[in-house]
Amino acid sequence: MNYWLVKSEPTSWSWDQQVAKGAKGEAWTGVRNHTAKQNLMKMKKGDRAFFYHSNEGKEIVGIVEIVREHYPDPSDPTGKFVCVDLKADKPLKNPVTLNAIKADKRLSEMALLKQSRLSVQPVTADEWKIVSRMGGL
DNA sequence: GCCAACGTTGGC
DNA sequence: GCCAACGTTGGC
Repeated sequence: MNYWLVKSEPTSWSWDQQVAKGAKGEAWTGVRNHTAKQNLMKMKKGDRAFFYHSNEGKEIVGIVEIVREHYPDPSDPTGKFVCVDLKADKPLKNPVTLNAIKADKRLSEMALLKQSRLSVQPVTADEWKIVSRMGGL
């Protein structure tokens, strides 16, 4: 199983909206960046991803599960980009803020810090464990 | 194919 | 609101 991190501005798509979609999940569309696309294409059904609120909050608020692997993004008229379906798995008891991640030396290599603009990022198994623990899971 | 101009993202 | 990072566009 691989681990990921997806980012969204809560004003356009929030964790609460994701939760409201329930077990069926929702398409994660709108990725228009090739690096992010590569990551979407590596996602497998059953993989988990942190759900990060950028801009407002700047914290990891929950965990989502990939329920459908990549397929053409219906919101992309050129047909070049892909999306996956994600469903909310569980919320973090304590959201993990960007500041908390920066403060932990073990997390200094996270893509979130190194490539802050990348909207779909890989997370290592170690990073996953550390952040999950910080989040109270 | 290079590179300057420009737009967008996202932290501060 | 500013600015750094970085991707994209378009002229040459």
